[in-house]
Amino acid sequence: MENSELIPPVMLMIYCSGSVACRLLILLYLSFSPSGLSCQFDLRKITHHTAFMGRSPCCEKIGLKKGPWTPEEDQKLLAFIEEHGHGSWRALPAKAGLQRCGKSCRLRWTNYLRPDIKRGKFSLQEEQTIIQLHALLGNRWSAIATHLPNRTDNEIKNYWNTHLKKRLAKMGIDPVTHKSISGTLTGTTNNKSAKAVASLSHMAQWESARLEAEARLARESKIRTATPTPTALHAQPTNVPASAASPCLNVLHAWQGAKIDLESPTSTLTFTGSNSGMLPTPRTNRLEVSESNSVMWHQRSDELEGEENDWQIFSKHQVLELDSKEREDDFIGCEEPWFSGMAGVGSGFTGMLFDVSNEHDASECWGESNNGQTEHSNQASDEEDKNYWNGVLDMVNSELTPQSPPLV
DNA sequence: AATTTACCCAACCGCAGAAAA
DNA sequence: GTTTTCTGCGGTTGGGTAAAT
Repeated sequence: MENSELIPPVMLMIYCSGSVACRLLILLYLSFSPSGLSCQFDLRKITHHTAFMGRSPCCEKIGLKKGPWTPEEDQKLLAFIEEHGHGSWRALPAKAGLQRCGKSCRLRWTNYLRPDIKRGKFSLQEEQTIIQLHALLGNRWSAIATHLPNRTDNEIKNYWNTHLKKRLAKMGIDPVTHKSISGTLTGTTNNKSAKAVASLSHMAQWESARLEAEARLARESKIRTATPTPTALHAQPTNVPASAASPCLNVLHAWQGAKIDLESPTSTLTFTGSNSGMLPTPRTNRLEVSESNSVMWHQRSDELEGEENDWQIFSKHQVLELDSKEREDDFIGCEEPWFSGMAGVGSGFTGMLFDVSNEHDASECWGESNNGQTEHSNQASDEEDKNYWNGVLDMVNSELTPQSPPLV
């Protein structure tokens, strides 16, 4: 039964849009009215769990249309936004003459009508990026979308759920952990892999933080930007984050064998090496991977004075040398919540970073201090890691279109 | 040709966090 | 400081369509 059939429309309107005091008065009135009980029940349905706190669901307002958009509605929305900008989504439907809730309008615009949206088949590059980013970030579709210019998070999410996830599963790879379902990768995860996973987890965290900061900056930038003119709307889409211009995630450059320098509003990650350039000392926290394969966490300490003391190495010059068991334990035992969460990042990425791209063995990269037997199993594991990613890439390549030649 | 099944994707739902009142 | 509103995000649904029987 519709709410409007039980509750006087005026009262319903006041209830839906009114303050807490109004709602209390109305409920008080209803408690003494003949049909008070059923009315109260329906009002509870309207306001659901947010009866006296938070907002009421916008789409449950009476008379608003739901479901697929018609071309006429699209045209109205498009025309209005092109002329005025979207402004307040809540107020937009009335101004644009649409019988929709603001939320529905926003979704239609961001996922479909926006002029900068790229539609159609995903390229190989895009597929690879999605897989890699998903291993790093999980189901954070908006963060992933940040690095796939002109693709919406909804589209990426759909593509993952309907294509990529199934393909990985078919290959025997858990699409959640990006590890082999049979456990071969997991089961043979050796120290090196664990260490590398740990460092990559750290990288992921910084990248994640950077993405969030970028998204925040983009939002702030949008807010500062004046309502777009019709021409400006197309020239500079309002919903494209600043980072969307970057063609590839920085951490992916690492996987692709490049020297990287992740600059983050909150942190930086620097790979030092013979080819690395001299960079100004960052004023924020940073992670450094040195030529000796040590990972060092430099934490900004405001208590310290002077340029030379600007950095406090984590835990009193604690160097997280990855071939040291104790250091590894310190690293793995990191209490930061994100760390345990990211522990599922597959060791396959180690192969991506150190085997596949750099074309040399992980043991060479991380140093080797184990006995021969362990080394043998480590090599076998490394080989599996390599096979994993080769498999992923082969899989993707096997579905290539003529327009998109394989990258590997 | 008709029916069933599987798949795809646009749209909705509910929650969380930030901002505003 | 509290309440309310707005926006963004991720999970889920259901209608349309293609493929299989």
